Amino acid sequence: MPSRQVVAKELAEIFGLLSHPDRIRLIEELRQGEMDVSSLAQSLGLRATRVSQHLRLLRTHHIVSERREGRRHFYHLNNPDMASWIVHGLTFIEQRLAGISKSSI
Amino acid sequence: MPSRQVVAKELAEIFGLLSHPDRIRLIEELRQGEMDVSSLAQSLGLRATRVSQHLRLLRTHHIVSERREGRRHFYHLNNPDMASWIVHGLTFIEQRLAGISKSSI
DNA sequence: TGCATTCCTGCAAGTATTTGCAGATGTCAT
DNA sequence: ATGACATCTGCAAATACTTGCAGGAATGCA
Repeated sequence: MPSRQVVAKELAEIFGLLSHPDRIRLIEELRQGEMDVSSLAQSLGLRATRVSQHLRLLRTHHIVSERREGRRHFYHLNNPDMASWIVHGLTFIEQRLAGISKSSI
Repeated sequence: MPSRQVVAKELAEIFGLLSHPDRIRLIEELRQGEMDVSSLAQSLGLRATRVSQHLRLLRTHHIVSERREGRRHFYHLNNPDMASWIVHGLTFIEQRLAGISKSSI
């Protein structure tokens, strides 16, 4: 079967994971290194439950991994290059935010 | 207000647009240049209505633009760099498809 | 003008995502 | 063992996305 479709579907799933502001900010935070749930929650101004739910999603899709230390669960990115790529995407947004207001882009 | 949140939300919207296999394949097709709806439909094996609906979404979010010539509507990417960036994302998927099967990534 | 072609839009049903809450699990200190 | 803490999971309601279909607008040709 057309593997191009398979890859597109797979990539679409990844994009789906990234299509939530909380999760984008989580990944941005984790770029700086490992963090536990409540630190992430505080840093983003969200409740721990919600952060945990997002992390569960990212975990089951192998975007992040967990390490337990006592009662804390620390998370880190599996693929820092992917995070850099995401951050690179921010440049397009900045262009759009800057550009759409004055011209049409 | 925290502009980091605004940018994250904006980026999340872009990711949302990209989180559909049909739309990823449309963008891939359009990388090669301008195409009309029925050519795109044939090339992807979809009905023109569906292609048109996806293009409407991409159009309203300024990812593509339209040019009419007779009864044909031609579409092209507004920002080819963004398309390259998307294609760059494919490399992560390929790593994942290759890697998850043998190890965990 | 009448008719086929090409594409667009609105609508409705089915499906998926998001969110908070309530309860469960595992850890640590007393 | 009891209680406080950090986090997880399952559930249900609200919300959003997807899809096909029916009908509409613009174009071109006889």
